[in-house]
Amino acid sequence: MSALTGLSPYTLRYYEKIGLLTGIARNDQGYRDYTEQDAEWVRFLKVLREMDIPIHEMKRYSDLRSQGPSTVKERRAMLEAHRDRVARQMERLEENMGKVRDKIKLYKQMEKESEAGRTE
Amino acid sequence: MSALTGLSPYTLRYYEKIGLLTGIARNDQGYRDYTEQDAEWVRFLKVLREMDIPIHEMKRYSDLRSQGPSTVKERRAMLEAHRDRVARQMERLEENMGKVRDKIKLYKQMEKESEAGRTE
DNA sequence: TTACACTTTAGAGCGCGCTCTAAGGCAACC
DNA sequence: GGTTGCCTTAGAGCGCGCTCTAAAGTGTAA
Repeated sequence: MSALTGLSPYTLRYYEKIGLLTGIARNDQGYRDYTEQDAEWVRFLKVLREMDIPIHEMKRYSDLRSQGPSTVKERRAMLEAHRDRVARQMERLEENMGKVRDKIKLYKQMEKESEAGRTE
Repeated sequence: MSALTGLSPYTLRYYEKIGLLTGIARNDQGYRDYTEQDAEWVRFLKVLREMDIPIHEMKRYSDLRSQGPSTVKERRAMLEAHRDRVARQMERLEENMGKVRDKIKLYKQMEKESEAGRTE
C-alpha cells in the first residue's frame, strides 16, 4: 500500500489511528488487507494533504464520508471552501514570486556592475 | 515594528535570536530601535516565509547578506532555486485543484440525482 | 533450525516555527 | 506612591504531522 500511494507505512498506520482510514480489513495473520477502494481514498487524502489541508479538516471530511450520501452537500462545501483558499494562496505566491524576481533582477544588475568595475 | 511588518513581537525577537536579524540598534533604555532598513529586510523575510522557505535557508541567505556584495551571486542562485521550487509547487497545486474540482462536480451531480429521486 | 524480512501494537520522540511565561525594568499618568 | 503598559531576558511549552522504538509474531528460504 505504501508503494501504491507514496505514503510511508508509518503514515498509513497513523492515519488509521486518528480515524482517517476506517474499516481496513485484516487477513488471517492479523495483517492489514487494503482494497482498491482504500487505495483510492488514500490517494484522495494525499491530494488534500498536498494542498495543505489540515489533518483535522480531513478528519471532518472523512467522518462526513463515513456517514453516507446525506453529507454530500457539506462535503462539497468543504471542498469549495478549500478550493477558494488555495486559489487565494496561489495569488499570494504569484505576488511574492514577483518580488523575488525583482530581487533576482537587481542582483543580476549588481553582478554586471561589479564586473564592469573590475574591467575599468 | 510589529505593526509595520505584521509579524508578532515574539517572532521578531525570535528572528533576532536565531540570527536572521542582526545589528538592531538600542536606545538609552535598552529597547530595540528598528530602522527603516530593518523594516525593509523584515518585509523581505516575510515574503520568503510566505513562500515557505525553511528558516535555515533564510538563515543562510541572511548570513550571505551580512558578508556583503561578494555573495550576490550565491544569493541570486538561492532565490532562483526557490523561485523554481515554488513554480513546481504551483503546478502541483493546480493539478490537485483539478482533482478537487472534479470531485466537486461529481458531488453536484449526486445532489441533483438525489433530488430527482425525491421528486419522482 | 535459524536467519531474514516483514507485520503488529502502544507510546515516545522529533523538527519546525513560533508563542508564551516569569521575573524584572523603565516611563507616564492619577 | 501606585498603577498601567510597554520593554527586556532566558528558557519552557505548544500544535502539527509525522516518524520511530521496542517487543512480539509470522511466513519463506538456506
